[in-house]
Amino acid sequence: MKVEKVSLKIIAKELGVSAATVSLVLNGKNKNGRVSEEMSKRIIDKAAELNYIPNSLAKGLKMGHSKSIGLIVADISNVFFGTLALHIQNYAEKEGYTVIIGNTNEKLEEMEKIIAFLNSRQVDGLIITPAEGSEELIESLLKVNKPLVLVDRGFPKLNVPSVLINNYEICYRSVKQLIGQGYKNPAFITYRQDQYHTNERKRGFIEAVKDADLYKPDNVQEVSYQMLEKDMDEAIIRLLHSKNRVDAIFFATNTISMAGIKSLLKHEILIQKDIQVMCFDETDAINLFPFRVPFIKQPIEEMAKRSLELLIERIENKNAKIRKQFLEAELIA
Amino acid sequence: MKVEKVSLKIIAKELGVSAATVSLVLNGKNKNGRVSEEMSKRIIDKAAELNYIPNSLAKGLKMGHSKSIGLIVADISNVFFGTLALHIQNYAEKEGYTVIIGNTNEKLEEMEKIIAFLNSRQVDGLIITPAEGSEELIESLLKVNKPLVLVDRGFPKLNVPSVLINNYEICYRSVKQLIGQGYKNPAFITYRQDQYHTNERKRGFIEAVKDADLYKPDNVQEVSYQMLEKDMDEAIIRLLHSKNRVDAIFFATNTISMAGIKSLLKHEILIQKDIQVMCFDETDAINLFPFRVPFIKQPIEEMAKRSLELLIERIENKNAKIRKQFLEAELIA
DNA sequence: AGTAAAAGGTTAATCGATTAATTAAAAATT
DNA sequence: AATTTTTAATTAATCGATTAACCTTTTACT
Repeated sequence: MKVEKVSLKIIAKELGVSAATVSLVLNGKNKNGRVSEEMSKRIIDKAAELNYIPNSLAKGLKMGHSKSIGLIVADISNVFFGTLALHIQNYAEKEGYTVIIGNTNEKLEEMEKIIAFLNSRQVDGLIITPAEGSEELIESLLKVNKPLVLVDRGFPKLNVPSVLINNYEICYRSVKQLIGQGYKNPAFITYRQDQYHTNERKRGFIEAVKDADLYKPDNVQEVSYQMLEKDMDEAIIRLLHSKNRVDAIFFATNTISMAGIKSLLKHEILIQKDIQVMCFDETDAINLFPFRVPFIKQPIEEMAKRSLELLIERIENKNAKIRKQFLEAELIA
Repeated sequence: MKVEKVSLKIIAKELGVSAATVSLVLNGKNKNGRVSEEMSKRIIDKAAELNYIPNSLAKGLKMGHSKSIGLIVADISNVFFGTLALHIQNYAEKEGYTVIIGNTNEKLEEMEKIIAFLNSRQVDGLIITPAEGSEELIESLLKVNKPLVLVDRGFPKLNVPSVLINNYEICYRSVKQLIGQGYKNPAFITYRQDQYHTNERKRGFIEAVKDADLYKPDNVQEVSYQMLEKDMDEAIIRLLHSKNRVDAIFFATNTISMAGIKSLLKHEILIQKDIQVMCFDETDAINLFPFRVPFIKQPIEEMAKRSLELLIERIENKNAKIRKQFLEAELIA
C-alpha cells in the first residue's frame, strides 16, 4: 500500500498555488491582505481533506526550536517521579511542548548521556532532578546558556532556576510534633548520599531533636540506594535491638518508607504499638495500613506547574531573572 | 553570552574541507578510499574539540525517520505503566530510539490527539495500550501502514502486532486454586468497560466458578474508572452485606485492588479472616500488609522487550509478518 | 608512455516549512 | 489620466545533514 506523505507542497500543487501561501494560511498569518478569504478557505479545506500533519522536524529545523523539553528523573517507575511527569506533561501539552523523559537511575554518567542525547534532539530546555555529584555538569550547562530548571533537588551554591520545597522546615516541624506527642527517642533513616534535599531533611530532624535535648548521633542511620533492603534490615536491627531502643522512626523518602515499613513488619515489630513511624511522601500503600501513618505530602502538581513556568520563561527570554521557588510541603497526620 | 551553534559546516570551515567530507567521516562512511586516514582523524578531533552534537531534526528530516517512537499509556503515574515505560525506554535506548510518552487517561479523544501529535513529531512507530473503543482508530492507523504494536490490551479481531498475556488462563487457574483452598463463594470486581484484557480476566473467573458449580451473576461487580472509590464502597457492601455473603474477592487490576483493599479496611472487614482477596498485578503495598495477598504478576520487563522488538521489526520492514505474542503471567501465593 | 584504477575529495540536490523581499494587478485617490 | 495604495500572491534563501554523481590527482599496470 503506497501512501503519499502530505506536505505543504502537495497541498500547494493540488490547488495550483505556492507552498508559501499554504504555509501563511495554515499558520494564521494571512491577515491584512496577505491571502484572500476564498483562497484561505480552499487551503484549509484541502489540508483537512488530505489530513495534512505538519512535519515538526522541518519546522523545528527552520525555526531553531523543537517545542520539546527534556525531563530528567531518577526513575520513572517511582510514583513520585511518575506523578511529576504526568503533571508536567499535562501542563506542557497546554503550552504546546512535548516532553521527553530520561531516567538517570541516580547515576551521573547516565545523566551525562541523557543530556547529550536530549541536546541532539534539540530540546528547547530541561527540567532536571539532578543526580548526586552533578553540580559541575549543571554548571557547564548554565555556561552554554541552556535553559534549565532544577526540581525537587537543588544546589544552593548555584544560581540556577529551581523549584524546591521547604525540606528543612517541614521536617523540623514534623519531628517537633512527634516529640510533642511524647516520643522520647526518635530515629531518622535516609540515603547514604550527599544531596541537598535529603541533607536538609536530615538537618530538620537533627535540629528538632537537639532542641528537645534528645539528639543521639547513632539514631541517624544511612542506607544505600543499591542495597536498600539489606541495609534497611540492618539499620532497623541497630535501632531496635540495642539498649538504646528507639520509639519512633522518620523515613526520609518514599522508597525508604516502603523499605522501612517492610522491614519492620518482617521483624514483627508492631507499628504504632512498638514504634511510631513518619514518612516523607505519600504512597499508595500508606492509606491501606490498619494503622495511621503520618506523612509529609509534597505539592507535586504545583511543583510540576511552577517548574514548567520557570522553564518556559527562560526559553522565551534567556535573560529572564533567575528565580528559585520554594513551595510548602505539609504534614498529614 | 554568545554561543555559536556547532554544525557540520562550522567544522568543515575550520578545517577547510566540505561539509560532505565531515559528514562522511562522522558517520563512518569513509571506507575504501573516501577520505584519508589523516583527514579523518583531524575531523574527529575537531568535532570532539568543538563538542559537536548532530542536529537530529535535520538528520531526521533528510533521512525520513526520527529514530523515535511514541508510547501511549493510560496514565504514566500508574506503577504498571511507569514500569513498562522504564523498561521500554531502556531497551529503546540500546537500539538508538527515543521514547515519547503520552497519557490517554483512558479517553478515546485524548488518544486521538496524542496520535496526531506524535505523528507530527514524525515518530517512526507507536507502542499503544489502546483505550476503550479505539478499535477503529487503530484500524485507520493500520490502513496507512503506520508501524505499531499493541501491548497489555489487544483487539482479537484485528490483525495487529500485539504483546499480550494469558489473561484468561491465569485467572482461571488462580480462581481454581482459590476454590481448591475451600472458598465457596468467590466474587470478582472489575471495571465497567469493554476491553478485551479485562473481559478475558472476567471470563477466566466465571468459567472457573462455573466449573465448580459456584457461579452467581451477582458476584461479578463492576466499578467505574472515574468514580472508583464510591463505586467500590458500594460494591463491597453489596458483596458482603447481603444474605449471600462472599468469602473471597478477586480484583481485576492493580488500581481496583488498591481501592478494594482500602474499602475493605474502611469497612473494618478483616482480610484473611473475614475474607480472602486475590489481586491482579503487583503493587508496592502488597508486600507490606500484615496479611499475605496472593497476586498475579505480569512479566512487565519481558512485555517491554517484546513489544519493542516487534515494533522495530515493523519499522525496519513494513512487510514483516504480523505477530501476536502471548506471555505468561504467574500467580504468586 | 599511455591508459586504467584507486584515492581523496567536492558539488549540488534534497528533506519540509518559514518568511523577508518582491512582483503584479486591482482599487482608490488626486 | 496619473499616481498611490491595497490586495494577493510568488520567489528564493534558509535551517543542518545526507549522498549520488562528479572531478582531480596520484598510483599501478601493460
